[in-house]
Amino acid sequence: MKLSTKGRYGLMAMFQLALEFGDEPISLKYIAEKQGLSENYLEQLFSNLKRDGLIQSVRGAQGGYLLTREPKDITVGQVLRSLEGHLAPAECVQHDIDCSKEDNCATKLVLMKIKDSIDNVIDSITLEDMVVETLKNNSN
Amino acid sequence: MKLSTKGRYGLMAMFQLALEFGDEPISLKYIAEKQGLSENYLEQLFSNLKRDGLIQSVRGAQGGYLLTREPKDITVGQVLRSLEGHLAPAECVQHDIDCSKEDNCATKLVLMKIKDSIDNVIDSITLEDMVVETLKNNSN
DNA sequence: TTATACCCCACTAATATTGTCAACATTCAA
DNA sequence: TTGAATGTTGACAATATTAGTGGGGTATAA
Ligand code: FES
Ligand code: FES
Repeated sequence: MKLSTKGRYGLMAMFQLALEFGDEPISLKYIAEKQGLSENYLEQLFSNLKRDGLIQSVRGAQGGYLLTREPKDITVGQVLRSLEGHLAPAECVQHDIDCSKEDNCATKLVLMKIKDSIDNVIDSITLEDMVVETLKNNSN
Repeated sequence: MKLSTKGRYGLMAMFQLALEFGDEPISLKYIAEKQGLSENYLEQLFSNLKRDGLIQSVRGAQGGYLLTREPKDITVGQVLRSLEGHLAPAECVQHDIDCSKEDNCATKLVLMKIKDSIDNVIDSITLEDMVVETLKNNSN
């Protein structure tokens, strides 16, 4: 029941983009150093995020990545789903597969409640929320 | 972000024990057939559940397993934690490790909210709830 | 005494995770 | 114009985890 590094690293990187949100593209190298992550690995994650329209890229020297919209308009859920796929605790919840032989699986009902609860949390937090809360904590 | 088969199968098996809760021990073989699971695999899961005092065993012929208390006094959370360990989306949330170099990791705040939300759901559902809900659905 | 169960441990095949690496395309700035 | 900086893509590999299988025990009811 762990979130993989894809989700965690990707979210950390997106947080950095939100923190320095503006007109200047930010290079992968900078983000990787700032957050202590592998640049090559982040590349893969950013390709997903770009495919899903959360970031845009600027090629060439002084290039880098930018959020496609304001941090307040990007949710943690959008980021995590782009990186991890749907955040369901089992296949049967995500699609409509039956993983058990049971016609009416009791476990599935529980899993669906877990999924709903996770969705509810991640869809209600935006990148801006993360930035605000972090700045608040750091100023203490 | 998937629950492993340990958690799913184990919960299905515990549900079966709850469904047939009484004085008679229920054999692994019966549960395995009923739910379409591997008997040998279930053995491993049951050893965890027993270690954590959720079930007791009766050896010998006509033996099997029994819940140690009523279904209403066993939560899904207790079952899943026995099988999967703590249900945290990352190490740093479970213990007090820092997985990032950041002093004040923004992602960690999000992960903690996810964990709290999951805990909240699984600790509020008992095996009895699962039984009641399933019987209700099946009677339709 | 024998069939039926739980008990325990070792082992493995398949899959997913977590990256690394190399070759290439595009753009900016000197 | 040229080279350095940067994104793009796809292949590859080490490691860890998952999802079991199998076998040799022990206890007990019939
Ligand atoms: S149908 Fe997926 S756990 Fe039951
Ligand atoms: S400290 Fe664990 S994700 Fe940041």
